[in-house]
Amino acid sequence: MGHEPARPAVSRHHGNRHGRSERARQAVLEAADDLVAAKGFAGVTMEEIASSAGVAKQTVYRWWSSKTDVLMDAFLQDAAEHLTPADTGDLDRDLRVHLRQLADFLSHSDPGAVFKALIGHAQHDQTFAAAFRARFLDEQRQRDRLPLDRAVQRGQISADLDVAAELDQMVGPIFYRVLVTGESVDADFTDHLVDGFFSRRPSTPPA
Amino acid sequence: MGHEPARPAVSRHHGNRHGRSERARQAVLEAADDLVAAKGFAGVTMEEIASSAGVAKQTVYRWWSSKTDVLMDAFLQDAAEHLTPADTGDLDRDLRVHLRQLADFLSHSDPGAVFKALIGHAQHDQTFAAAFRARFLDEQRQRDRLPLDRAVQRGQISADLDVAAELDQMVGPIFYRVLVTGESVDADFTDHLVDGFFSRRPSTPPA
Amino acid sequence: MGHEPARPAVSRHHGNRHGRSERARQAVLEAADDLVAAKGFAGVTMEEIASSAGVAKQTVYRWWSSKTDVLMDAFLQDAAEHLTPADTGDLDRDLRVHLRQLADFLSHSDPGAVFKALIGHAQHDQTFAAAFRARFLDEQRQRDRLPLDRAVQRGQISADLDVAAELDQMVGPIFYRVLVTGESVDADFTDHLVDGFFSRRPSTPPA
Amino acid sequence: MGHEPARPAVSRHHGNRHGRSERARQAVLEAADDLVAAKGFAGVTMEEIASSAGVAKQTVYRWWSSKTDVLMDAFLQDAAEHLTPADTGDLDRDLRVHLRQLADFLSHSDPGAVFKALIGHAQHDQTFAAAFRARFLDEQRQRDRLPLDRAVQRGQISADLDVAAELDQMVGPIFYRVLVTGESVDADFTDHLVDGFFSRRPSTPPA
DNA sequence: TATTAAACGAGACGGTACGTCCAGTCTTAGC
DNA sequence: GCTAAGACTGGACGTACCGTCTCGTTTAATA
Repeated sequence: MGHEPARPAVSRHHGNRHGRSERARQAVLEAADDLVAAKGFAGVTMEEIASSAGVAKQTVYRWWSSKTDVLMDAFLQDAAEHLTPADTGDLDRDLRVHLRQLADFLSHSDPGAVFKALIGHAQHDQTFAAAFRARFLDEQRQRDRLPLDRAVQRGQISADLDVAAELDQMVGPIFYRVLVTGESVDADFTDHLVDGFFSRRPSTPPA
Repeated sequence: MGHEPARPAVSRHHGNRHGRSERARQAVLEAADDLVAAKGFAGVTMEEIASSAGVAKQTVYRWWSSKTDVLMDAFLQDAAEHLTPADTGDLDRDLRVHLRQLADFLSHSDPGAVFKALIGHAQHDQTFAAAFRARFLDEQRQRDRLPLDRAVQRGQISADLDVAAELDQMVGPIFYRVLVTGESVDADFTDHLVDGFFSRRPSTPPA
Repeated sequence: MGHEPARPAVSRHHGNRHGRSERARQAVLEAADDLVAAKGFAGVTMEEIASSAGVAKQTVYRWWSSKTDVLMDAFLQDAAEHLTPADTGDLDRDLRVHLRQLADFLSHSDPGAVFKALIGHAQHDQTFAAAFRARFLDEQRQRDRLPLDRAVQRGQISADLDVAAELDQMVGPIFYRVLVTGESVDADFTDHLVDGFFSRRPSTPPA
Repeated sequence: MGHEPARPAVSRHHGNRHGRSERARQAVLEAADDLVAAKGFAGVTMEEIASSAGVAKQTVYRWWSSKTDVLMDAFLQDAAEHLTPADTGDLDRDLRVHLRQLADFLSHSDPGAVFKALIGHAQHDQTFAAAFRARFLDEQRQRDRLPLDRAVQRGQISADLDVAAELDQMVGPIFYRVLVTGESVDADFTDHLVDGFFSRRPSTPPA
């Protein structure tokens, strides 16, 4: 990214009495982003994040407790926007667009790569897993279900639908392919998932 | 575990001209299994695997290149048996049993914990990811589709079924819950997935 | 040795911005001295130096590049004092005392043992040999010739004496016995060397 | 050297019941010589000696106990010839030639380099030092004193001469320069030593 | 205006584990 | 019985990061 490759002419910040340096915070998050994109999760170290950000190691540790903590913050800062489903009033269309967006995010974007790294780390760190769910996954799940919730509100689909279960059946296969099998996830695949959703409730034709 | 806690009376092996020591190989794999169960993935080190196995560190490195390489071997040795679907001739029943088994394996078993750790590691190591797929996931996927393949052969379900896609829609949500949301996966959930499979093809009623 | 066996009450040093820890430096040098005296050159390892000094291995490597580098520093710190010739104004006496001192240092003292080890190492490491000469031997040679230089200045002996060559004929045999033949070097032997020196210039009787 | 870089067409020796393989013995000693000349003492390993000699490591250990043991044997095999003083009946001449030969051997020859390495090792291994003296140095010292002994026998010099002490005063400075100061030792220097010897006994002019 | 305390840079520190290297031992099969 | 081959134990090597700590500087709110 652009990330102001040359530090601004603004005189360097050296701390002050009330509160942290915003400059340092941004520099750390951007360095973390850049590094994980360039060298992958395992290739990033706290020491390099600090030196790339032009910041003392202690400053990183003052505000974040670990590499994954930094990466989670960096991820949160620019991830949500990619994953908010649109609302056109047309459930079928909204679902298809959203699933394609999700698949593309996971498969091809830089923050998607960070996301996979964080999910990976969560597999061997329960504490981190809980934090990641609390700070990102729960919200993301709320966003994912928005199209279905709105369709229920509009009366387009039955109110006694188990929204969470249906959602899992649609997004689950995408995550499965990305995290487990490593196959690419194209529009045919995501559209097929939407087809499956509608075919499970024949009484409510798509529009 | 069984893992013969006391070494057998057989005299110690010190190398010979015709290949590696089977005793050392088993000891390493068992030590790795035990350690990862006891202290989790991150708590295991090559040094401790070696010393627990009563083996020199160099002997571990002679045959495996990294901790994950050892764990993959250890996992392969006792994992496949847990995940082979039965064949009763009844597709509905076979699917339900298999998915419950899969969910239980992932959620509650020791090798399931190792599996999650390995999948986690695969998220930040492309080389390992490829190796893990080649040595385990591809075969597992063959096993997963056995019930459907057999039903096709028996003429129970249409021959033009996209078996891979249907499979992803059934197992995907399970992996999603285990790896991403961390929710428990009970029989209701897996049965619901089977229901969904059949409801997508009304012309072929179960039984 | 003195080596302040109990660490001073001063609180532990953990690094600061103004360079290295003097405490760590001293502890390493003392540990090296003690270990080489206790177990000989070959029995000393960097790891044990570090742990004996209560210091991290990396701290040793930060400031010294090898075991011999540490030992050279340790040797320099307490060696020079043993080898500075006295100045009584009496050449004959000064020479005899100095050669006895040199022989005793090489044969019986702890730093003498370190010296022999370092000279030994210099035989198979040219880089170290050059460093050892630059940091110790050249200066020692200056000290060795002091008695002769002073006698020349006093007019006691001819000004056209080849001081370096005469010196080699006196100290050379001592080093030869210590390093090569391993024989003991007693006062008779060193006195005989001084006799030889004077007998080579009969016109200048020893006072 | 020739050292049969390609193994000869002669069928390889694989052991027999009639004592050790002379072929293996020679190959090991030659490999050791070549390696120490090519890479220095520290760069030689038992493993490389064995593989360079086309011999199993165990075969080396069967006949020699350590690297220095091999090198000592290799050295002994071709060293003595360089260091035997001639006998022309002329003491002055014999001494000058022998000291020059000694200086040249130590300073410039390949076996001289091995010699220095072995003397170096002797500084930190008492056991080896004793062995080296027993197997080489004592004999060499006998050879060194031959010219003086013969001159005594011929009545050229006084019979009550302390031959050993005089010898040390001549060879000592050479070893001192080679082992300690690292200076070159030219003919002027060795001749000066001989001059010193004669000037210490004016009643016995050279020739 | 001077004081003061938080945040900062720099970087040395005690540690842990890494992955490599070599020494020296042992076993087996071939000649 | 000696050999080649090579797997084995054991242990030091030197490196890389970890997370902690100290030092002296910068800064802005307080006094």
